[in-house]
Amino acid sequence: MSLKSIQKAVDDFKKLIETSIIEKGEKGKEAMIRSSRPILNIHEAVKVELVEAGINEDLIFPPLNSRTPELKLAGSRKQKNQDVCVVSNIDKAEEILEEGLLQDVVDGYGEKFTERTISINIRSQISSIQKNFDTLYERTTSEAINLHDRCPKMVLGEVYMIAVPEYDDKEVKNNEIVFKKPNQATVLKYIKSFQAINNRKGIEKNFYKYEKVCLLIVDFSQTPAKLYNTSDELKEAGLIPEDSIIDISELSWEKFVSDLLAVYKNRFASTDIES
DNA sequence: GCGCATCGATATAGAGCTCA
DNA sequence: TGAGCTCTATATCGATGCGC
Repeated sequence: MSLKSIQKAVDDFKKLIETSIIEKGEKGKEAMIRSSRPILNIHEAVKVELVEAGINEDLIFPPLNSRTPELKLAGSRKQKNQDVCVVSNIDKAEEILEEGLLQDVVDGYGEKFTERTISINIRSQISSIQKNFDTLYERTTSEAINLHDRCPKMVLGEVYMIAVPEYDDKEVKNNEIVFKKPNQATVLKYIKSFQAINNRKGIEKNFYKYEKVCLLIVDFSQTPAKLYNTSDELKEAGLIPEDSIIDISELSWEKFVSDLLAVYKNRFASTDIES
């Protein structure tokens, strides 16, 4: 599993963000984020990993190097476009949902097809990280619940990238790239929080968990951007305490796709999504 | 088939509150 | 008193829908 695609993706992400700040300050950064161009680099890196892991390229949506079409999958409470999906070769079957909030809504895929689709969420935060932790974490778990509640066997992934240190929003207003002092407690909180929703086992419960989570901890103040792969690296950089016993290996980029696919193969006893 | 309106997704930041 | 946390509002982007 190569780190190459993700390294380029975070470097391209950094470039887009910082160019927009230097040229147009806060407005420029906002416009860039709202264009989705930075985060789409991470989407593409995930797709590349899937292909390198043997997934049939034709089963990935949106297709490589495209941001559309996304799959609009229905859970128990809402339909939502999914960032990156791997579909199976079983047939779609249109259903008209009968219960609850989605009563009478047309689901173009049907429960069986949805259950067999791997869905990967991709999110990032590069400033005001601790301030917004709660909001984003609740959303993250809610999305898993929505899909697992309808399809308990569904294999879900989450890639969550945080900037450590984070960009200083005050300085962005002056078209300056400045980073805030990193906070060890915040880093630990993120690691623990995402470990707590990682590696869902079985199909009966823990709908709030993901079958696999990747927490990308990235230092954008370095060039090239520094991706942290181990707890020791975090300690050396002073981002977590030296005496911390935390282990981030289960949240690593290297394990993300392979573990996710392993769950799928086990759960459905199938290799139908490989090329 | 074109142009405008609408919608969902992209996160972030201000205000006010809590607690040490 | 100030750092951190909670709650909430919001603006703009690209894609899609709609009307003609």
